[in-house]
Amino acid sequence: MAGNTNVSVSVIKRLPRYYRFLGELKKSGIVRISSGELSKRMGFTASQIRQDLNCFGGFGQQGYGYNVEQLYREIGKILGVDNNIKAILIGAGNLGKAIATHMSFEQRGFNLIGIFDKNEALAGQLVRNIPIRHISGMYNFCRDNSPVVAVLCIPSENAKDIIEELIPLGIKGFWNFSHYDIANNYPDVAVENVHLSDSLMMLSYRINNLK
Amino acid sequence: MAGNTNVSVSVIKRLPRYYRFLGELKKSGIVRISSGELSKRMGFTASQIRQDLNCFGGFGQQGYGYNVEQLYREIGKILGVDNNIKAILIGAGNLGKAIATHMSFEQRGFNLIGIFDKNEALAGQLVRNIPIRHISGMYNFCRDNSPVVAVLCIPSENAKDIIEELIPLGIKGFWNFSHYDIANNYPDVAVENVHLSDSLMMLSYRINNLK
DNA sequence: AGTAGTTTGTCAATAATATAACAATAAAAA
DNA sequence: TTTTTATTGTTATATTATTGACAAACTACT
Repeated sequence: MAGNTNVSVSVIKRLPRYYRFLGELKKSGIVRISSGELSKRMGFTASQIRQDLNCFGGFGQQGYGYNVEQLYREIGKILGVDNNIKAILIGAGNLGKAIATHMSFEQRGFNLIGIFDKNEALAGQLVRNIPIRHISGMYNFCRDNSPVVAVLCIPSENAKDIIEELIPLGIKGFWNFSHYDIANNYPDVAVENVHLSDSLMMLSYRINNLK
Repeated sequence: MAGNTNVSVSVIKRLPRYYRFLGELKKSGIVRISSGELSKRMGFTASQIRQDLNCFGGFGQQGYGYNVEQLYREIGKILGVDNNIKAILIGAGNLGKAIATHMSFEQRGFNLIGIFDKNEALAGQLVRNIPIRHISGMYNFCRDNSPVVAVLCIPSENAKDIIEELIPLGIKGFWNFSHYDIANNYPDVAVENVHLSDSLMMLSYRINNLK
């Protein structure tokens, strides 16, 4: 049964992983795959895989399994990898520059069109062929170019103000690397908090608690 | 009731967030806090907060609440922020360098002692005052310095080999930024996969599905 | 000291998520 | 063509996580 309403967060979190594995299968020339075989390779149960995929449509066929190419395309469509969402990045420090350079924005449905920093000294410097602009030009830039997503690589002190400046300018999504927790009480705004420090602390916890 | 056995992953994931909020409360001079007040600030239910904290010990007091300073210290201890776990970083590209420079390893219980890359041209370059070494020196370096954690900022193609070289050298934890999924079938090894691309794709999904 | 008001720790109830089971159906083999 | 085998979609069950409820216990006030 198709229809992507009310899909739980747990399912959505697994989608990129399916996409990644299917991409690899495709690359290695595998044409069809069963939920059982996928289960072995990915470490999810076959039951879960079938149930996950069925949230979006009956992509498989009894007695055959799933067509790798088709399933890859379908999940890509669900994840919107063919979109071309305009994005800006705020904060061109070490992390900001690395994210700008390192991420394959285009392959994930995004188009990075502007980079901003409060440090005037950085202005004009090119990152991924995009000039860093002083933050004071952000307002006009957004008005003129209508980006939809902002990548935040800024100190947490500045986060709240930047967010509340950007939302009225039409930003609908934040990819947040700052330590600030973006409350999800802004209507119609999507947020992905990355919180690298949290991840590092969890690793610390796990190492301390190895059997 | 104390004892940190069988604490669920869901709880552990929230610990760094508690730690972060308590740090802010401490900074702003707040001495005590109730689960109800924390609930309002963090967006978890008071019941969940009390239950989470009780996995590790009865840190609160009826009629009073929790002492901010004490709770901060306790959670820090649980997360091991006062440890000094020796870590190496493999892959000094954009992302690797940024992670090395940007992260407060010491504040999270780690001590970054070595950086490696397969690119000979980078050898000798200083990042955070640590010289980049050629990957060929990794074996001896590990034997001599016994790092416990490896931060992987390498392409997925190289991941499996590096991991299987490092485990016999005594690496007990991986902070993995590569696209490779580290299977958790290595006994006594802790893994934190970051998967930035997955996070970006989830943002894409969410933007496409805003009401 | 006694009492009223808080707030925890914990148990019970509910909700969410994952797994197992299986009939329906298609592919492959006989 | 018929039978066997494979594998899905889907319902039922089990497990895990979250929320609600409340007695016990402490604080703070009178």
